[in-house]
This record gives sequence, structure tokens and C-alpha cells, in this order.
Amino acid sequence: MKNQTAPPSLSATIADAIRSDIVEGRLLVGDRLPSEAELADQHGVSRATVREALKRLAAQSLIRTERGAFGGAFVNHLSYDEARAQQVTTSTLLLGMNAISFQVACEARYALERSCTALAAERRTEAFLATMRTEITTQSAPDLSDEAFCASDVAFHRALVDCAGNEVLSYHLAGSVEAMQPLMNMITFTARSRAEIIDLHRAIVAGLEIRDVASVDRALATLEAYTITLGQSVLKARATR
Amino acid sequence: MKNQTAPPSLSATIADAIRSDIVEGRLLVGDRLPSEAELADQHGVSRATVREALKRLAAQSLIRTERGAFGGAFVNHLSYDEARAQQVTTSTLLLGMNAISFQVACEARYALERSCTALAAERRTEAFLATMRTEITTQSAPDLSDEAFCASDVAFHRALVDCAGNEVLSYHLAGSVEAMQPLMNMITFTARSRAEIIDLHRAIVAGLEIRDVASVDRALATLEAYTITLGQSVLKARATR
DNA sequence: GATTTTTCATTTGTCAGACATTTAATTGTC
DNA sequence: GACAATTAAATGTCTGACAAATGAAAAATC
Repeated sequence: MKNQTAPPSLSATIADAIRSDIVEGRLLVGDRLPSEAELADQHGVSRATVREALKRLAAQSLIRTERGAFGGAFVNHLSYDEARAQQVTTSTLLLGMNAISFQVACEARYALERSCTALAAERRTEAFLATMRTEITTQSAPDLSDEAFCASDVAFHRALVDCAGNEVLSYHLAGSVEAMQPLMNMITFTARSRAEIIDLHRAIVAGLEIRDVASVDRALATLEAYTITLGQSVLKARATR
Repeated sequence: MKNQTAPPSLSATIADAIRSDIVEGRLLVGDRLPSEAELADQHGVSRATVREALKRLAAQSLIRTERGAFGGAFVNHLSYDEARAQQVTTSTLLLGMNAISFQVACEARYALERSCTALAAERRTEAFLATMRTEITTQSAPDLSDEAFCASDVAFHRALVDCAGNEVLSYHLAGSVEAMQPLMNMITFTARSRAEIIDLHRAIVAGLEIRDVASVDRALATLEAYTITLGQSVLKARATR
């Protein structure tokens, strides 16, 4: 019979040990780990096993390796970009693999996005407003593909999120917004639906400009409802086909 | 001179190729990858290199491996728990490594948490309210350690978040709440500050009970301001020491 | 003496081959 | 038909080797 809980492999165990050292601060950013040969000795395993453990950590951006003399594995400085990329991968897979209804995903995404409106209205700068207006212009091009429209839509919302002037908030929200893109790409945007969306984007920018949080929230709520409608019509069309 | 952009290793390249196959749907959940020997042949590399690539994917919970005949690497079903664990690790490291001010992290966390209040008030059930009350009782024990108080605090907020009845939202919010725990653990909670926090927790439960979103939001805002005050006093005490 | 080149030790990246272990299917036995 | 032994396929691990990168030290050159 198969073990229900297979014992973790040596490489997984070693990876976990080093991971704790990093997460709990016993290894600091920039610190160099012992060489693979030394780690192999310390843990009483072969170099191949140590390497597999290190690759696991590298996959999480916890360490980076450099070749050559005085090279080795170093505790990596996790940048916002790396962290965001990881979060987007994880979130995208989670949405794609769990038969989550479009409505639930959308509800979560807009609920989260609304959490930045108050700060964004308070701190909005001309630069971010200009970015949003540029994206609105892009979205208005009549010969734009659905994918390009979606991409610009994501860029617009990213600008809205960044406008709140809080990097940590941006990181979390970027993950939730970008992970929705594959789901959004299912939707075919007609000229009419694009016009509606663009109108709501304009309303968001206008609201930010006069720092009217309530109107921004209203526009986002309308956008949420409209997006869910679009998503449901896609599903209905698929069901009858 | 050192290459500014070192070329990616073979194992990283192979891992990326398989990752795209999974993320873009060419490999579906439950699919079995070719055996390590076959993959080695296909990519023209050794088995060791393939194994390093597979360990990278395993570290991201993209695949799982089974030993024995008809075993191998299978595309993993990413569960909410696995996804959350990964997000917490990434977010915790991001907060710990980037010299983020307590205030910015706190602002983001409470802004995000407020995004669940409307849904939570609408959908709150007795079960979740009971969990929150239990945690409040735990927090009221006079001989509780600071760590245990923090852990119960996280459990309380997790219940609040789950109360919104949207799994996707829970996933995102759990990440932002749990990642704050190491920062919160820096704070020494006096009897007086615990009493204040518990009062606000009671106000949150009371607000949910009568579905009064505004009062829950107010309590969370007060909690945010108070937490920031506590954090700043810790930093001040450290500076003068 | 200063500069350039060469050598060298260290370390990661990769390979080949081997053996151990796990597991399900097959075969043999009663 | 039930149970035990065998077998094949696959991952997990080890060993030893070589290639390639890289910085430091040593040697050669001016």
C-alpha cells in the first residue's frame, strides 16, 4: 500500500532547514551559505542532494548563486518585482485550477481594489492620472485586439493601485489584479462593452482628480457588476453551444 | 569581469519550459510528466539536471512526485492551503527584507482588511461570530504571552476575513494579515493596550452582528491607528536605548 | 615601480553510471 | 479464489569526474 504521507526527501528536509534559517533571520540578506561541498559534509549527504535543496530555495528567490572563486549561494534580497512575479504565478494557478466561479474571483478582485481608493484619492499625483488617461486613450483605439485591451485594462488598474502611494499595498493588489487577466481574456469585448468600460475608467480618473472617494467607489462597483455580467454572458454562450 | 546577466542554467531553462506548459494549460492538473530519464533524453541533458529542474517546480507546488512503478511527477492541484503558505512566505520575506516602515505595512494591511467588511457583515454566520468571541476570550487571559496574544489576534482577523464567504478574498487577505505577524511580535502588549485591542475586537463582532458596516470600519480604523501608535512607541524606545 | 599577463585555487554547472528504495502489476502457489 | 513471491518501472541518493567561471595571487613585461 502507498504511504499516505510519504517521508520528506533529504533534499526537501535540507531545503526546509535552510529556509527557516533565512525566514527566521539566522541568515541575513547577502550572507553567503557554505559551499555545496561543505553543506554536503555538514548534512552527511552527497553534493547532488544539496544541489537539489538549493534549487528549491532558488525557485522561491530565497537564494541566488554565483559561479567561480568566492562565488556560492547568497541569501537573496527579495525585490518587489520578484515577489510580485511569484505571487502572480501562484494566484493565477490557484484561480485556474480550482474551478472558481468568475463571479467569486471578480468579487474578490474588486473588493480588494476598493481598498486603495481612499489613499489614492488623497495622494493622487498628476503623473499617475496621466498614465491612466494614456491607457484610456489606448483602450479607445477601434482596432485594438481583445488581448491588448485587457493588457491596457490591467495597466490602468495598476496605475490606480500604485496611485495609493503604498508599495506594500501595490504588491498585494497587483497580484490580485494580474491573476485575473487569464479569466478576463475569455471575454470578447464588443465595441459597446468597451465604451461602457472606458466611460467608467473616465469616471474613476475624474473622481480621483477632485478627490471624491465615493464616486470612485461607485465607478468601481459599477465596473464590477458590469464585468460579472459580461463574464456570465460568456458562460451562457458556451453552455448553449 | 563578471557577466552582468549570467545566462540561465540548463535546469532553470527546463524548469521554465515545463512551468509555461503548466501555467498556460498545455499540462493539466493530474497529468503525468515523462519520467526523469525520458525528460533527460528529450532535452538532451543528464538526469541530474532534469531532477534539479523538477525540484524547482516542486518548490512552487507546481508538481508532486510519487515513487515506485507508475510513479513520477504529476501536475499538482494547488490547494488554497499550499497557495496561502507560499504567499505568506513571500510576503513575510518582502516585509522583512525591505526596510519597510511599520506604518506603511500597517496601512496596507488594514486597508486590505477593510475590503472584506461589507461582505462579512452581509454574510456573517453564527459559527464565525462564535470563533471570534472565542479568540476574544483567549486574548483576555491575563497570563497570556505576547506571542500567544499575537497568534490569537491573527486567528481573530482570519475569522473576520473568512466571514466574508469568498475563498479567493480569504486567500489574499490571509497572506497580508499573516505576513504582519513577525512585525507585530516586536510589540510588547501591556495590560492596558490589550484591553484597548480587545474592546475594538468586541466592537467589530458587535458591528457584524447587527450588520452595521460603518461601525466595523470605524473599529478597524481605530485599531489601525492604535497599532501604529504602539509600533512607533516601540521604535522610539529602541532609538533612545 | 607600475602594469599587464598568466597561473591557480575555488566554486558552481553538468554529466555518466551505479545502487537503494518504493510501488504496482504480474506470476506462482496453495 | 486468496495469498505470497517476483519483477519492472520509477524516484531518491551516492560517487567521481570534468567543464566553466571568477577573483586573487604570482609572474612577466614595460
